[in-house]
Amino acid sequence: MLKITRKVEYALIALRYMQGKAPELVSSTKEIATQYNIPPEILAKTLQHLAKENIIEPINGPRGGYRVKAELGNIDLVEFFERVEGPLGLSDCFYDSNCMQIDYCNIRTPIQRINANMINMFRGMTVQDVTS
Amino acid sequence: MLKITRKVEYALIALRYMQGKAPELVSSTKEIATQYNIPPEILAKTLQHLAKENIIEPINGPRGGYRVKAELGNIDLVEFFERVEGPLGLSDCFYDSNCMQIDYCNIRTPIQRINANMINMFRGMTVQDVTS
DNA sequence: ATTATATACGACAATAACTATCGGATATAA
DNA sequence: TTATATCCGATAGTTATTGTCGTATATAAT
Repeated sequence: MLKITRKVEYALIALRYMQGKAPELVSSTKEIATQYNIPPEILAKTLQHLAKENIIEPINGPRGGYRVKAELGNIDLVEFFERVEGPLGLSDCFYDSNCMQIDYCNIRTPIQRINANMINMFRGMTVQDVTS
Repeated sequence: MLKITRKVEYALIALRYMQGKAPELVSSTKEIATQYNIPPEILAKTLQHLAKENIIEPINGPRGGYRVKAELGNIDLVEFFERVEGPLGLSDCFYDSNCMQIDYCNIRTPIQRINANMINMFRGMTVQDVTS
């Protein structure tokens, strides 16, 4: 439990890799996948997702690839996680309320406190902190 | 991602329920399961696990059940999560190193930083904070 | 223009993690 | 002796995650 997903990991690995190059240079899916032993198709989807989110910029065609587009120091980890994986929460009951326990649940409020602490903690770090 | 498991939720719900009673009174699995709409067999296992961990005390036989045994204010959430669900970490690579990426991974160190922050945050709260 | 190489993207399959169920054993109060 | 409770391993179902496949589109290079 409390794990981040591979998708998020792959996204961070790719971003860090791209940041290690001069800003105008592009990195292709295959290049990154080979370098880090990541299944190319999955990484491809992840990068397409990041592109749709305007975090990286796609360059089509041969010699194409992606470049970092967004200012990574302006994206905190909560925002990043949510843009990559959707809403964040220790428990689903915060954004999806069809839980059998919801009417009786006696820990909803305390869990919310923990959740707030966690969110707070991730708000204190940016993508840049991870990729540099 | 970053979810806690039902087992942890059920454990916390049960502990909070027990703490709502006078300390000498016992609570049975069925009683708690009915109250909170939890599958009895799962809750049973969860409580057996807590008993093995000496967090609650089992009372056998009819009119039996469980009582809180440990001082919940002395158990921080990292310890609790680990005693209920095993080792904690954003990524498995911290305690299980057979990851394809491990030799090339460029985000291991930064993820470790995030992880440390998370652990730190959970160390700052006890089970008591959740169950009272 | 054609070709080779890259991204774009939906549908599907496999795997793993989590959640739940079942069956039968032991303990003990009434 | 009986009823009610914990104990516990084995197994099944479900969901979320992870990975694969096939095809379409864009574009640089020849």
